[in-house]
Amino acid sequence: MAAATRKRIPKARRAGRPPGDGPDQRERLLDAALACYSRKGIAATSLRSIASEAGVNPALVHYYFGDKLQLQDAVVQERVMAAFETVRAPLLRADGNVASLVAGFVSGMGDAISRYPWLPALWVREVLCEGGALRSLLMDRVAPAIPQVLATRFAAAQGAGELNPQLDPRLLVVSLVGLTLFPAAGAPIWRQMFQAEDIDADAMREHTIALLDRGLGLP
Amino acid sequence: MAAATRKRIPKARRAGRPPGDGPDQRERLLDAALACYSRKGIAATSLRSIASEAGVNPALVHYYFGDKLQLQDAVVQERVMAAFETVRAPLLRADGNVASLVAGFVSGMGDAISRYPWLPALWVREVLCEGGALRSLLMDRVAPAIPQVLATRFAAAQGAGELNPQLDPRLLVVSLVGLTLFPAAGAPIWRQMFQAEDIDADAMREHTIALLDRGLGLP
Amino acid sequence: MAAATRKRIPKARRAGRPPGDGPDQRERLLDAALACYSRKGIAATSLRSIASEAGVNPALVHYYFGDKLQLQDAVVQERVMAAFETVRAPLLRADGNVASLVAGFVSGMGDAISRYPWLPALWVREVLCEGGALRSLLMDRVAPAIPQVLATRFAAAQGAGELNPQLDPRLLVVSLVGLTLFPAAGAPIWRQMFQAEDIDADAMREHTIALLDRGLGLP
Amino acid sequence: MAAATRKRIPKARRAGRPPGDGPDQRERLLDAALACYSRKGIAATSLRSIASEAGVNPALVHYYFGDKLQLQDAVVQERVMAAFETVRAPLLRADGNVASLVAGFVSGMGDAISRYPWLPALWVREVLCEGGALRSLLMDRVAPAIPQVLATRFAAAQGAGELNPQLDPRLLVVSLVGLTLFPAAGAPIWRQMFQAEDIDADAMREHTIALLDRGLGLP
DNA sequence: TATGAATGAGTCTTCATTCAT
DNA sequence: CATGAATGAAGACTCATTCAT
Repeated sequence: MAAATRKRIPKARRAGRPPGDGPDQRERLLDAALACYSRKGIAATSLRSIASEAGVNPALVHYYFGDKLQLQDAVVQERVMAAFETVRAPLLRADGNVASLVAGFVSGMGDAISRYPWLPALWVREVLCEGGALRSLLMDRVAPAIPQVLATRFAAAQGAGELNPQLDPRLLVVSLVGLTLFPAAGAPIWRQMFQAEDIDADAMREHTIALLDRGLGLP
Repeated sequence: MAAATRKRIPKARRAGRPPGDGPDQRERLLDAALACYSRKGIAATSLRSIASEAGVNPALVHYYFGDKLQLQDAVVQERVMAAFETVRAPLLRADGNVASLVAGFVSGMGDAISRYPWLPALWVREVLCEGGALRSLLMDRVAPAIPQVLATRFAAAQGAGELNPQLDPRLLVVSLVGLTLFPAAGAPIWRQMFQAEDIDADAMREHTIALLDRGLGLP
Repeated sequence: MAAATRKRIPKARRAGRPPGDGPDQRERLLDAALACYSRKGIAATSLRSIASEAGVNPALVHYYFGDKLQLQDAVVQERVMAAFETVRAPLLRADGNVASLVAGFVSGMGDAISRYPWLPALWVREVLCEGGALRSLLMDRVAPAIPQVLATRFAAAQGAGELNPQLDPRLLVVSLVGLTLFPAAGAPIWRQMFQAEDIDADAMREHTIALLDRGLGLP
Repeated sequence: MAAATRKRIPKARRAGRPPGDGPDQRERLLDAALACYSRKGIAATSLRSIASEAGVNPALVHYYFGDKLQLQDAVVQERVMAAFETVRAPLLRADGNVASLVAGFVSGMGDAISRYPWLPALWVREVLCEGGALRSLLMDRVAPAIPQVLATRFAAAQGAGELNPQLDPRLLVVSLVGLTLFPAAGAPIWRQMFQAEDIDADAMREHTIALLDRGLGLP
């Protein structure tokens, strides 16, 4: 397709970017991959589309990463894991009480989302859903570090009478994710649906904290 | 041309299913499509895989639906819309107070999920996420019927002092979806992660209602 | 495609034509085939397009003719041969002199063309051109009956001093065809090109006769 | 997915032609396309057959041209137009009188035909006949340059008494084409029909000029 | 007599991947 | 360091053909 659409100008370098920028090229490809992944899903993303997103030749993707799967692995190692670290870090600093733990999770997740806008869609599609390409990642490397730690602490707190006894401590972790990552993944659609351009990250966080704090507050 | 010369000897009919079962075949194909859609995402689902899921020849899919997009449309018309109806119906019966509205939504969604197991993953991938194939469906046909109605009622209740004033009535709709559809979409992974085969639909519903009722119940 | 586009209404007969009209159906199919053949060429004509041109089910074509090739043979036998007969008949009635022979050919061809509008395009594409599907027809069954007879008579006339000695009697046959069938095959395009809606069959015949009679008539 | 697991062992490069011969390959493909077009007609020519005519993989055709239609366009731009130029050039050089104009056309067409053997069949099938793929080419780019110019000059000459008054100047253009391109398109068949291997391009030209000069020369 | 269902082969096109330069 | 050339496999879709009814 490349050959057919743009006239082949041999030896002339495509404009816009200096030659020989070595490792930056790699970074650019990883970013392009993430953009495509979160836009269309990993399985539906072709190497061609990543290459054209990055403005390079498809063969270059093989040159740097060797393989579709190896590219995916590199994206995980060099980008996705860092994003999870952003969520995990504040949890380590939080002292034992549930309030600060939850607040740490909610704001840590908010930070991660604003720093890595591709995170919610990628997570929802590729980790949460059956058949997602990154499920094993969650189970092997994230779960022990975040959800299981949280669930354990919630269970302990509940045992100490510090948490609504009708909640399931494990499902509470799920609920927390459903109240943070999930709304972020659908942000554009909510905004459009409710004509709610005024809802920003802060408003979301406050709403979530309020809901967790007192529930609906029904009479 | 070669094919014209040697007379084709048709292969013996595949075992397992009687031929000529007419419209049932169509239904089977719709089901197979839904299974594949929710497993791999619409964009990544090939007609081949749908056909092989249904145990038929790929050409038969064209025979019944003509084309990839028309199959997708048929799935939406004849399957997905019915699922949304299951969620909407109890809302119409709910009287004005917020408690029964929320309870109606939570249990209606629970019913829909147990009746249509493909719903959560499909919704999350194809409606929620950017680039999803069914986004316009939500905006055009579901949003006016469910989320916007809910948001309006929540806002009214809040104005009447019947709802936690720190909540955003629009985000509350999002939160409700995040507390119902989202956990369902990831059910297998939660179960595996927490070794929680004991968590069933009832447990989930009770946990969710408890959280919505009083929040975390922190001291 | 059929199944996908028009809603299948089982057992209900498509409108427009009474059922069970037996042999007429066959005739209609032959006509439809000729229409498609002359419009797109035999090789590029699908049985589907013939069926839809005739307003019937593709399977019916097999029912009547068994096979793509057998349909083609039937078209030749039952339609094309008759058209050639229209050209040949006046030649048999023409007396020996060249003038009446040529006039017989020109007007016989004109009659055939106006009676069988598909003839010129079919002949040009499928007989004249390399790779045409009806070449053997011409060589086996038409050539001995028309062109070779003409060439022989022209040669005799030339020997008797009754024909321009610079002509090649065999090529003269070719020229005659080129001055009759060929213009007819392109009639629509000539008319459009020269804005010449006024050129009808009579005008064509007169022009051709005039050219053959005296040539360009240059000073 | 199966394909992903077993490592592909590339087949040894086909013999007969060195790899990486760049733009020559493109030319070869254009030639192969023309050969198939004139042999089977454009609509009935598959990319497969073009590729195998050129001894390459079908995917390479897409690599160079992107698409069936773009290949066809390239053939027209880079081959067919050049052939028409060969016919047009001598007409521009011809002085005003009809004799030299006609002689220029006849010999220019003869040159074009001998240089581009695919021209007659292609023209007859794809320009002349209804449904031909290149009709618009003739109307838009060739007609104004050749046929309409000729018709205008013939009409002027006829007005000046220099042309047989019984001829139609527009049809005369048609007759000229019918006496040159048309016989060439059927050359193989005439030769076979009349056992006339002795008829070459020169003989054809002389016959045609003689016919145009004096007609049949009947007593 | 006629047709809906079904299928294998083929066509166009895209894709991942390799290789020589 | 980078890319143009090339290819096999697979995807969407069409087609001729068969068969049971």
